[in-house]
Formats: sequence, C-alpha cells, structure tokens
Amino acid sequence: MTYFLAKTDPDTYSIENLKREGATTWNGVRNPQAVQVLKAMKKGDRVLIYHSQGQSAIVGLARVIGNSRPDPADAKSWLVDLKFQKKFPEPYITLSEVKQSKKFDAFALIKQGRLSIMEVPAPFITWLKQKGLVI
DNA sequence: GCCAACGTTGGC
DNA sequence: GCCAACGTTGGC
Repeated sequence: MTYFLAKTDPDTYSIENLKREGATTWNGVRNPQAVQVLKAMKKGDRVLIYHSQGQSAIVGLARVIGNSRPDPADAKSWLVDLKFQKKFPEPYITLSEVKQSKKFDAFALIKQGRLSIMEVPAPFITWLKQKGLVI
C-alpha cells in the first residue's frame, strides 16, 4: 500500500466536490513524469488531496478503488478512480508548514513544485500518523 | 495579477 | 537534436 499526493485547483475541483460525489475519476494528467506516477497506482493505495490555490494545503485523503488505466479519450493521459475517504480537520497542513519543518526537503511537493502527482516519502507518512491524520 | 520555474512545440 | 518561443503551473 503506497501513499501518493495529488494536487487540484479547488476552484476547479475541491475536496468538497469529492466529498459530495463520494468518488471520482481523476483525469487530465498528461505530464510524462506524472503519468509514470499514475501508472504505479494500484487498488488500495491512498492519495492525499492537496489544494494548490488559496491556502496551498493538504486537505484530505482518498483511496484508489481500481488500478489506473489509459485515458480512452487521450493517448497521452492516464486515469484513476478515487473514493473519498476523509476531509482533514482544520487547520490543514499547509505547504509553508511542510517547508518550515525542513525535514521533508526531498519530498517532491517541495523539491518539484510543478509536479501534480507524486509518491509521498515514508517519513512524511510517519509524521502524518503522529498527527493522527492517517492510520 | 505577477512571475519564476518549468514543460512543450516547432523551425531549422 | 538543438533551442527559441511560447504555454502552464502554482506560490506569493
């Protein structure tokens, strides 16, 4: 079971949208590196949902409910089905908090600002567990 | 809204 | 295959 992080612009699709719908097909990822990450997603994996506008923060958790697959409508794009798991309590974990901790400089969230989907390093998961945000 | 940092495209 | 021009993302 692997943890990933996926960015979304909340003006387009927010954690509230996901909560309301219960599940969604995550699409529109065309960047080759992000597609590689998507390809690795398997049923049962977890996905931290990150809002990349406004507060820039990790706002909730989803679960991968089916292996990722090519987008039939776009040869360069991949899809994955996600199910809403939970919305984190506020205050959210902000990008600035993650940066300030200095412990996660190798995390692509910090190191590679424009990557929209990434794997989450184990120490960060440990940190989230200590905060009680994930089990 | 601005702009830095990147990614993509297309002419050569 | 290089690289200039252009487009996009995302933090601020």
